Amino acid sequence: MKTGSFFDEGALIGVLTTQPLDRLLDYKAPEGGCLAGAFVEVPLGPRKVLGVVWGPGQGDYAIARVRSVIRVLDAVPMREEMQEFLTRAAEYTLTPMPAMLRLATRSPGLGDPPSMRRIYRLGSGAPDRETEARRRVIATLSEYGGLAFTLRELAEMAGVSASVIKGLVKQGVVREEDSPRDLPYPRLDPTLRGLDLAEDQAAAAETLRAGARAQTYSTTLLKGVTGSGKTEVYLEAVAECLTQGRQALVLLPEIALTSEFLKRVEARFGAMPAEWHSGVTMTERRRAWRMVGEGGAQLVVGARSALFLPFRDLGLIVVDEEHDTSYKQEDGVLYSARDMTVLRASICGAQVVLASATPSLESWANVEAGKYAKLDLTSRFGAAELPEMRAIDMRVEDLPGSRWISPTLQKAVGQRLERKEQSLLFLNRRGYAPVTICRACGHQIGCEHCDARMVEHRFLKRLVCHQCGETRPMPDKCPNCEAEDRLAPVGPGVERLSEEATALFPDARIAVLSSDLFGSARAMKAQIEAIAGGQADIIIGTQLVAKGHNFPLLTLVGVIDADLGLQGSDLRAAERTFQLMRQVAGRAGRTELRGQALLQTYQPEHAVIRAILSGDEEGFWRAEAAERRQAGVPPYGRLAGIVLSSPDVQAVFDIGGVLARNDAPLRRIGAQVYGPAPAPIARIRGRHRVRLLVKAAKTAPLQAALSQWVAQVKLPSNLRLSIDIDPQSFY
DNA sequence: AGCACGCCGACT
DNA sequence: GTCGGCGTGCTC
Repeated sequence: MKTGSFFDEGALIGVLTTQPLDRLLDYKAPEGGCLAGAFVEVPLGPRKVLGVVWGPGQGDYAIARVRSVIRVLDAVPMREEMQEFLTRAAEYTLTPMPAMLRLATRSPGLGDPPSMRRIYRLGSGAPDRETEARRRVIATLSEYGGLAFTLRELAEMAGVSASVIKGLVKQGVVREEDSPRDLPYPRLDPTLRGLDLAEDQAAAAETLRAGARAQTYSTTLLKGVTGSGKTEVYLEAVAECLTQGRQALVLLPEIALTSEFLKRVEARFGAMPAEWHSGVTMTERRRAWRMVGEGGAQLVVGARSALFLPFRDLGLIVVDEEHDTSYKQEDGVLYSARDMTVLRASICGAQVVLASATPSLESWANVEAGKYAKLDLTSRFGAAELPEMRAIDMRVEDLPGSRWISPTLQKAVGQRLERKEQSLLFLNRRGYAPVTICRACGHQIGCEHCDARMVEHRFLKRLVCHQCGETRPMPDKCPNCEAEDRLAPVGPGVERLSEEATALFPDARIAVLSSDLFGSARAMKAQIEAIAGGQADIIIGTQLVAKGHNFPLLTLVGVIDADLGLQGSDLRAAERTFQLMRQVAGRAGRTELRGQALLQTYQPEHAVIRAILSGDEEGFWRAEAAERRQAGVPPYGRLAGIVLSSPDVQAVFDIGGVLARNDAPLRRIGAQVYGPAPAPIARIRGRHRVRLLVKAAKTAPLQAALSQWVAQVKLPSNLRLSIDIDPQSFY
């Protein structure tokens, strides 16, 4: 492996810091010199900041004013390929380099000296006086052979106080040692036998294994319906990658899915991999970051930010549920983890596996264009079949305005209850009711800081703004006209749906799965496991349930409002609805029990609904692709969203107007600008928001043109401009 | 990002 | 006369 060049003490070096400065700063290499890529602490004004030695200094700063690096941090220097990855990701997403570096240095205690802890093991000799407590300590240590423990662990195991152990240390009977806190992860054994694979699975697995052996970049779309054994197949690619001595990374869209996945890894490889997401403790994150860099972690399972871990030799990246929208980071640095995965892999010569039952149109188009390979898994694992899918035409159902479970759906749920099978009612709306209206004056309760309506959460007895998180107690009179007892909920949320289900099925056990109802990832996991184990008859859930959880007793899925995702100006609305409905429908009947999916809709003739029902996926994708190609939008054209935000309404519209008029840099590349228009949510946290949309041909040098374009205007200090390349949501 | 510098309004 | 508002600029 290529190592960075060395800079002797006093040599001029260029350092990239995590401070938002748009260029490298010159420093002198410290005593003892340093390597290119070294993580360093440098003086900046009165402060000490984190940086990386990026290369030789520029020499454009008065040499007398150049200061010295304070110290080199105890971490493996950043590899050249990571520098290249960050640089190219920054160019693509128009993100300043310091922000990119912050993503790559998200390790607690990065600058700390090697962290040690005291451990205790058996020494030699016998104690001066043999007491019962002392005997237990010695017995415990002997029992575990040469193993060592922390003071706390040992005291607990032997059932004695810490002072007993300290007493034995004084006599040399127990030895006290320092050992590094961050230990390598247990070795994974890729030679253990995996599950038996069906014929098409085995063939797909062998193709992926060959890809891993090649040790070069490639991307494969692994497509298979829910339950077709995608995980088993890509675990074979992981096995081959580990056999080659390289590291692997599996990205999952949802933290709640990791524990189930970890169990499968343990079953396949005999040990647990490293874990990386927001729910992991600081200590464990530090260990993971360091071990990934030192090679003490072979496999990492994590969220999108794991892509910025300092892998030593990354050979495989799996993006599971690649179509999932949570792979697009929507605040701070705006990047698509799926696209950045492909970039990173192409730089370090790694294989990419994009797994999904319902691939994104982007990936589908890349397969068509010959950029990605494609593997199809058709047979369902075990005896299960795809569910029977049917629409419920809500125009002919007899249903009062304040109820959402149609008689047809009610009957189907009733049958499942009799057969002791589970039903899932899917509604992608959190809370009790999305709108609260005053029946006296017509006022709708909105958030004070955002142009969004407050959502009633009856469970919390509060109104919540889903934009900024602001909450307030449920008022008993209208804040506008002061009329009492005239506030009424309008529209359904999962909480309200659960109320209706309770009224219809008083004897059923009903569980609500909504991300806001859990205090922790642990609580959510426990609830999901309880449901999978049969401790609920009716599950009422939001988006959360579409993300790959396995409920073996589930045989009916009722989609309360299949039209929700069809409206709106979002160009991906149809695609999202299609994916979501397929995923939800795929929950039903994953095991021997044949499942049924019922979609409540007011537009049974809609092309998307028909495509879902007919199961004609190819047809849907072709129609959707034709429309996008015609409109020149992704994946056949490129978009960039520009959002201006400021507390000053006038300022955002003024600057937006100036940008729209001075579009010469965009016209030069044949791009068009639309707007400025109020962003779909025109005010968030007291900041007014205006949006411009830029549309360009697929091959146009969009980033360069955008940089020139926005550089024309001088922005007031309280106005923020953010550029979102390939926006997913249009907020 | 911080932090100093500096240029204008209201105060012991 | 000064205390302090936060706009502007600098940090190797």
